[in-house]
Amino acid sequence: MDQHRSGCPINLTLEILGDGWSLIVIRDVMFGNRRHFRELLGQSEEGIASNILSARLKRLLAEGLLVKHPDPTHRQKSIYSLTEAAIQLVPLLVQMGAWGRRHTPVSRELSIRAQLLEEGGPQMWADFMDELRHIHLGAPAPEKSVLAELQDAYLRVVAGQTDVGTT
Amino acid sequence: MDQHRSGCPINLTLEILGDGWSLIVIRDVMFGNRRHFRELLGQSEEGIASNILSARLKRLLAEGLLVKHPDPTHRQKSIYSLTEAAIQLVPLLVQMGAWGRRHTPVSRELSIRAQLLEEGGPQMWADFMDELRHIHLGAPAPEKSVLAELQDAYLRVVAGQTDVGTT
DNA sequence: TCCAACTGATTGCAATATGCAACTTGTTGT
DNA sequence: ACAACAAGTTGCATATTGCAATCAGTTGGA
Repeated sequence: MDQHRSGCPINLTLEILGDGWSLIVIRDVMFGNRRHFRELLGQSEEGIASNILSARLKRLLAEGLLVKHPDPTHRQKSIYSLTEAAIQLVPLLVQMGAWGRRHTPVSRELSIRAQLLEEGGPQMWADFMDELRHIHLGAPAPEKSVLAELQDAYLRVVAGQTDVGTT
Repeated sequence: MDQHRSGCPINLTLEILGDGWSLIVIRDVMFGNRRHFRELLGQSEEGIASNILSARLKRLLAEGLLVKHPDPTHRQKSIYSLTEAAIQLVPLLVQMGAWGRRHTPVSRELSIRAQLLEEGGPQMWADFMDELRHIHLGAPAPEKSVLAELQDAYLRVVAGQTDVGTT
């Protein structure tokens, strides 16, 4: 049934995530905790078109990176959640952020999270993944919130306090 | 001059590498040591088309991920080399391989390298990057060759010796 | 010299994907 | 009843991909 170009793990990952938008959607669900279509559509920096977002969500559901549940507060609303497979993209996204921070013209506000995650190392990534398992898979809540830490740092930078230390 | 969608490091990385072929080309130069157009064209598992390869090489040169030098043995031949920026993609490629190995139908032969690199950890990645700096940037040769280790393991698996240990 | 094989591409064309704006169907709160 | 909102879909212009054929310069051998 499958029409894969090859059995190489890098290639197969690329066949799923190798386009301009899939990882943007996952990033927004993961770091921005955007769970509804309209949140993903309107509040992203990059401005994805609604038909593209629709197609990507459909594909990510089919690939098993997202699941969707009805929202009890609104019959037409759906809540998109990360699966374990998507949560395991955390190290990949961290490395993408780390590379981008060194080799592309990132903005300070939008790269502070990447910096903290890079500096936090594998332990912080694991803590973050546990937190995502709590948020998206219903696992028990971890003691402290990496997401809140990241958000706090982001807000501090936006507020102009640049005393975070550069790397 | 630049028309970026946003200053987010993940987005900017995606704008450079977020397509189906760029990382395949870099993978082949990096792990397969393919340095000429024809080597990249013909010997890859996935079968890239020549116009796409041509366009990708042009883009990767422009983005500063590859450089090209004339080949003394043939006036029309060029040798493509990785830049430091491309060499720093090693951790990203390792994470892609690790994710693909867990969540896609990889083949054993083509994923043994990914397994070894994942198990080798950051020290092995650093060793590998030093070796790439030797091969592509003219840095001094490291004592042992990670590339040879990976290739040996690959050949052992192809030969049918599956005593490598699974993860 | 002539010519076949090899070099890194380019061209033409059909199929697919993207980007944008408008529209649709159904839901909710007032 | 009705305006605002939810999650998409549709139409259409443009851009990108995939595939086969082709091209011009280079090289080595007969």
